Amino acid sequence: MSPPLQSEPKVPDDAGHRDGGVKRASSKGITVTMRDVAQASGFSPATVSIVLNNAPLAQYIAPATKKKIEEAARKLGYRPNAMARFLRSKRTHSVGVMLIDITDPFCTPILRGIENSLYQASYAPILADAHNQKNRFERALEMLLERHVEALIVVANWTFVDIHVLADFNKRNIPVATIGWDLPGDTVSSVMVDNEAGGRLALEHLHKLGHRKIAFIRGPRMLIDSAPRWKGIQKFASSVGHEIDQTLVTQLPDGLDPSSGFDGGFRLTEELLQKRKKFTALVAFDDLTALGAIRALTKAGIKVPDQCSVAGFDDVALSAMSSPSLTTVRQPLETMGNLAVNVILEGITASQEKRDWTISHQRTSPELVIRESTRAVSLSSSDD
Amino acid sequence: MSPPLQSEPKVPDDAGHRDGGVKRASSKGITVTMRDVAQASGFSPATVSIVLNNAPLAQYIAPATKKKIEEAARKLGYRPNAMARFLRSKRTHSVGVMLIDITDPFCTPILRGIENSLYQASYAPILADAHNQKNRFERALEMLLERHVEALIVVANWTFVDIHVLADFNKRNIPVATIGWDLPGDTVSSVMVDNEAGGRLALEHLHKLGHRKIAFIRGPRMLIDSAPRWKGIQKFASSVGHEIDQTLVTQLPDGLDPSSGFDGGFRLTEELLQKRKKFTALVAFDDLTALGAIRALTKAGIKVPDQCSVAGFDDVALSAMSSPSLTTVRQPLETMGNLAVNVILEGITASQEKRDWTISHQRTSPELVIRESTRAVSLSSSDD
DNA sequence: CATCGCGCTTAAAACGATTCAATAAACCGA
DNA sequence: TCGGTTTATTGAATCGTTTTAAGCGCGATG
Repeated sequence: MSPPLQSEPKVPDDAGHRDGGVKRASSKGITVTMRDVAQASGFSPATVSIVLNNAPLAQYIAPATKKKIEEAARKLGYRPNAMARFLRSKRTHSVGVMLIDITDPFCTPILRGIENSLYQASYAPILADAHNQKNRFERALEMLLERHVEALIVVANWTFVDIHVLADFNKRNIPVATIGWDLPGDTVSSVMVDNEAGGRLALEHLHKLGHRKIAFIRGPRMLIDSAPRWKGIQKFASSVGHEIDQTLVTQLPDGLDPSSGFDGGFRLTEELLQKRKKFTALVAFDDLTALGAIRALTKAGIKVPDQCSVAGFDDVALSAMSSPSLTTVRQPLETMGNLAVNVILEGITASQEKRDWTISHQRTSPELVIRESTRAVSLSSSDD
Repeated sequence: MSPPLQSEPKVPDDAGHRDGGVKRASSKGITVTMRDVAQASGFSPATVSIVLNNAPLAQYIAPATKKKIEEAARKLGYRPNAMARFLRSKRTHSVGVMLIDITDPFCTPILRGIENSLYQASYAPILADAHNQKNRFERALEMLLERHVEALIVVANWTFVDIHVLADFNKRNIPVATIGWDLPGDTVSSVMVDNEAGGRLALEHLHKLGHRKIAFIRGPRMLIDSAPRWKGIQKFASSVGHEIDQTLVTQLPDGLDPSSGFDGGFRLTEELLQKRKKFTALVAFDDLTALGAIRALTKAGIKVPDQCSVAGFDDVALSAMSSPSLTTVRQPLETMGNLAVNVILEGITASQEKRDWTISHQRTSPELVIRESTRAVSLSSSDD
């Protein structure tokens, strides 16, 4: 069984091909397989595989052979079939990226960071969006398992999520990293900002500006970020002897919608104003909350920052573009995406070499970004 | 006894097992193959395949058999290996989603729409971000081809992109749809908003509010949206006898960065103000441009909307949250994502049945969203 | 002279599914 | 009893790779 030469693989590279509005497979010969390359170059598929992958055995292959094979591959426009390759080698070179809610502006920079790092490492991201729903989360996980992703990254910013379901991944020895979320116990790796330091930065900034009557909108109870941010605030307050006025402290309700922070910020601020509370500055849980607060203040005729300073947290894209632009505590979101990829990449190679890998908990440093929404306390209302 | 994701047959969940920071494959027997199911149920792999896929032949399979096989599959926690399946059936059930620049807030809702529709149809999105760079665009396309995506969606909002490289997809009979971009000639399907109608809506709104001295910031020349929006504006103007003051018309420079609209809007507005131009309203090319303009106006002490109304285009997420919130022409972005998926899905089934498929050009209707940044012209400055 | 090593290449067995042609059993009318 | 359907199941080929162990020709070694 050795036909002289393949009959099909003539790909006519004439470009002057006009198809007005309809497409049609030009033929089946369009798929160039490794065998074609083998035949064209006069070597066996095995050799072709070894050369093209630069496998260990390639060191024994004669340079002339390599050249011929590479040439043939190029000429035929050979493109390896990822599925076939994966089937044999068990390596899909893809990573599941699960977003709890893609709608959150928080996600976008993270996603870019993830995509970028994965791209550098020649991994492809398979995207899934849980829409904040547990069943979608689980079904998507299922899908990712079927596709044999080599790792999983969960961007779990604003969420509940019973990450118990991640157990299956551990069981299958698939590295998992979460961003913006953490689990008690060393079950999965995580990347988060140092929320406590962030909380501290926010209050420190306002305190330095001379603000003493400061209102707070704390994050929802179920959010993991809420507590440490508040803790950072409290610690700083007591360190400088600042007494937090509890009547100026409010808290966002638990809500699934990421943009609920905006509404919450708006409503809580309105309530404070209605109660005739006096404050010269407000620390919001995150940027959207801050924007909501600003909206309420503006609506009440209070100018930001002239009469009241507002600080946010996160530094999402809109913060720089709102008027006034928002002073905020920046999370290095894109970097966090990169970090998560590093973590799972390390996990993948470890798992490849049948080593154990360590669960790591990265904490990135927040950074104060001073913009227009805060300024030194005005004389008229500085002290009571 | 029915955990969310069916658990392993007999992994003892001994709780006394503390893995302080390390994971380990519990064994190799973890992969349940179809043969395992066959063996467990007492039938052949062929039958198992037929039953589990509900293939045509399944109509001949005895109900009892089906039940046994399904039971066995469930009990073993069988999960089909997507790669193996794809290798044989030639169907990857994945779609390439190429973003020219994920950073653009324009992308997010589209992405959600795409993901959602794909999810419904049991397709997985493989994500790629071109970072506005041609070489990345091409390399990513290459990657998608290797992975044998069944279709491609390109979200090409703010871009140049020589979509010539899409030719390979056509050659391989892979349906392609673009969102926010269109190519001359019927080479690829596209989904876009009706920009002309949108332009009309914007001006009509301001005109109705009594504005007559209106400034315009047109979109960059190379952007496909720019011309039709402007055309819509012009058409409406002439239809009501409104004379556009050319000295109030500016244009954004060609820039790659999606957020360059903000800077551009800011700068151009500042220039207008420096030239002491009088206008009571401003129509910006898009929302970011509008926010930039508002920033400039605010900085110059001009209140929006009291002294100057501003209208945007797109209705990206921040528009509702800025202060003042932005009156804008809404693009149904999420819907556009859905539409694109419909288009390529139709293409896929056609290609499956070896039929030709038609290249379609969907045009969605824009919608005026009236918020706080526009209001009736004030008496003081209505007429010159 | 047999044996070995060396340098280069390949045959053939996986990988885990799908699919088609083939078979076996059961039923049915003549 | 026999051919002919219909029902129910399966053997074996196949998809396009990777990988392991082996093959081959040949000069060197013992």
